[in-house]
Amino acid sequence: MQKLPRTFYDRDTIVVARELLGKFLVRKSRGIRRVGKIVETEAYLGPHDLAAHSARGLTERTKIMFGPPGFAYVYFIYGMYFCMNVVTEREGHASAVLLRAIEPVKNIEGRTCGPGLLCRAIEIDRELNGHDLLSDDFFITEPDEAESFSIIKRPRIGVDYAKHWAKRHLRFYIKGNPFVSRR
DNA sequence: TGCACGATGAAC
DNA sequence: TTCATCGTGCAC
Repeated sequence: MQKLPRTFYDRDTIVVARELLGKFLVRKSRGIRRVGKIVETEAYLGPHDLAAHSARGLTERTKIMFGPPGFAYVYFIYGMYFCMNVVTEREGHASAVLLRAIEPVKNIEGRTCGPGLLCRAIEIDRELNGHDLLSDDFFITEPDEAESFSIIKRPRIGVDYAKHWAKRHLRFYIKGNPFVSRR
């Protein structure tokens, strides 16, 4: 199992969002190693992207997005859910990829289709905001066996307020995968 | 210091 | 379509 290197994340955000599909998200907590295959992502391109949190500038909440690539940006939403992103591109670019759904691979209970459910199932919370994804308890790897699949592009979910940015096809998912949150 | 609202999910 | 639930960001 090969842990993705920093250089994987330090690339164009759309490329990272597409290539994260099929990769394994690994989370070790309380002595349990949980693994899920990433099947749905969304790209947030930086401060000029009106749907991105970084469009509001550098704040206490978004400072992780403005940091170096390969770190987790975890935020609290709607008073009850966490969402998990990986920071991409060079420091200061403020771009990230939201993980929207995973397919259970190992030690995962409950539903995982949707960013909030995904975090609940694999035990991601505010403690992991800013966590290095090259660490030993939270990282992403190549899958055991390479798999062939088609990638579907659609508009991102829940960003209708972002004017023309809401229409862009920046959501990606594995065609036909039953764990995708919405088709 | 107050308040509107959100990169959600579930119920109705 | 409505609601639970609360931190963030911005108005005042």
